[in-house]
Amino acid sequence: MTPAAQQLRILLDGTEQVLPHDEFERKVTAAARGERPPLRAKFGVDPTSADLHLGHAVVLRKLRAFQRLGHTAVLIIGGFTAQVGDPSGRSATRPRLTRAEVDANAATYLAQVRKILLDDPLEVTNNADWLEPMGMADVLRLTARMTVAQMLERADFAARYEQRRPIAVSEFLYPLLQGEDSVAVRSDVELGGTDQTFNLLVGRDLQAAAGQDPQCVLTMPLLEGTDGSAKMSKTYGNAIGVDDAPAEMFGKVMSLPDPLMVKYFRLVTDLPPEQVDAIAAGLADGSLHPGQTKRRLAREIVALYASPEAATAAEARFDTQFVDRSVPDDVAVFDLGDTDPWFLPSLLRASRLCASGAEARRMIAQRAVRLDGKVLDDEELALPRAALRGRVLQVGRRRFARLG
RNA sequence: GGUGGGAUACCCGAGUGGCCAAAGGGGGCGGACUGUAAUUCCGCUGGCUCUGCCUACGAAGGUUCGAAUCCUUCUCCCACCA
Repeated sequence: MTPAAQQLRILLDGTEQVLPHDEFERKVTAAARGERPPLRAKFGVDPTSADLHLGHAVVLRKLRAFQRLGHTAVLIIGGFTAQVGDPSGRSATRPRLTRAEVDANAATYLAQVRKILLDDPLEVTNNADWLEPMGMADVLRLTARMTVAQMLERADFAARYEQRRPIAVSEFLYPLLQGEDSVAVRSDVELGGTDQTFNLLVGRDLQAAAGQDPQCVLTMPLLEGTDGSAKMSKTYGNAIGVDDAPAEMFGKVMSLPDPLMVKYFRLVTDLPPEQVDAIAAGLADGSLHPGQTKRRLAREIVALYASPEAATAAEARFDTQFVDRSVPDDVAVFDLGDTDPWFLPSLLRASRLCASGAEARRMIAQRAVRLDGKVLDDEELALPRAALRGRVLQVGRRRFARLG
């Protein structure tokens, strides 16, 4: 096994907090020396939406680091907890999902997780397996372990209580359920984002109460989304999905605010820490061009989740579409059918370049509609089919249809 | 159990009889600019067979020439006191 010092360097890199630090070092050292079995590193995800994004990837990649060193990744799909709703970082009660929605999400989730985690050593479990059968007596035993005052110390609850916003009692249950998961899988360390700190620590208490050696807690920084401020989340619409099409992924990375570049290099690419430091320095002293550097970031990320070839292609496509402002070559074809002539707003709607005729009219008025690059700004325009066939209709810079 | 507050467009939120498809902000979209799907600036932001019509202010009914605004009933939500 890899020596303890080297393991610690790898495992601690990029982390926000490790609690308790010395305890973690002891566990890793003992495992490295073969004095105890490899660590069981737990990570739980609630399948609240079907797609994994780069924010999840930050923690999953750390989990993979554990795997690479021979430790076991214990991935918990929150089939039950997703129905409760994690209050972490929330200013409002989360909408609860039905069992069916959760199951559907969980399936696609796992497929995406495999893009990041190694197949072995890996355990995947669903917390519905042990949480669902719990009876009222179990629930009472669990809830007795924590006081209301402790719950209200959490920043998110405190803020909501202060502002007289609703807090559902079930939300109090969430951290306890997550902690119960730790007991169920006998984890040695649990990973999560910094907003998970409270929940992660609850696991320690519950494990101790159950007579287990309590887990250590390792948190990773939260990754901001494409808007540059809010934590990446699908509900905020600022997420870069692990399964996004390469061109989409490339473009989203390019739209990141410049100051976020270094953080992304550090947390979501495979570049070694020294290289990231060099990039940070280069950007700071002006020796590295921000535009070129962001391109590199986008290439690295696309290469990681799609392939290096896809990254090259995505960059080329980006250049034709946004730098040269010309038409990409993989535009979907819209069948003109029998209609002749086509009324421009109808055509825009039928080809789904615009959501409604009214939107089409607005786009036309704003000079956003082009046919083979030539602006069409007449709302009443009727176009004979012969004049349309084979040409490319475009709305704004990102929506295209080849007319056939 | 009691008291009070509330439900408005994608979200937050103003509006208390006609000037309301409804202020303002956010988000989104578009245009200019740019290394960029960054920043900044400007504009747009219910739908349709579009100088008009339809739908919309929790639901249903009512008053009125006219209702997001008034009345009745209902549904749902929240806070506070106990």
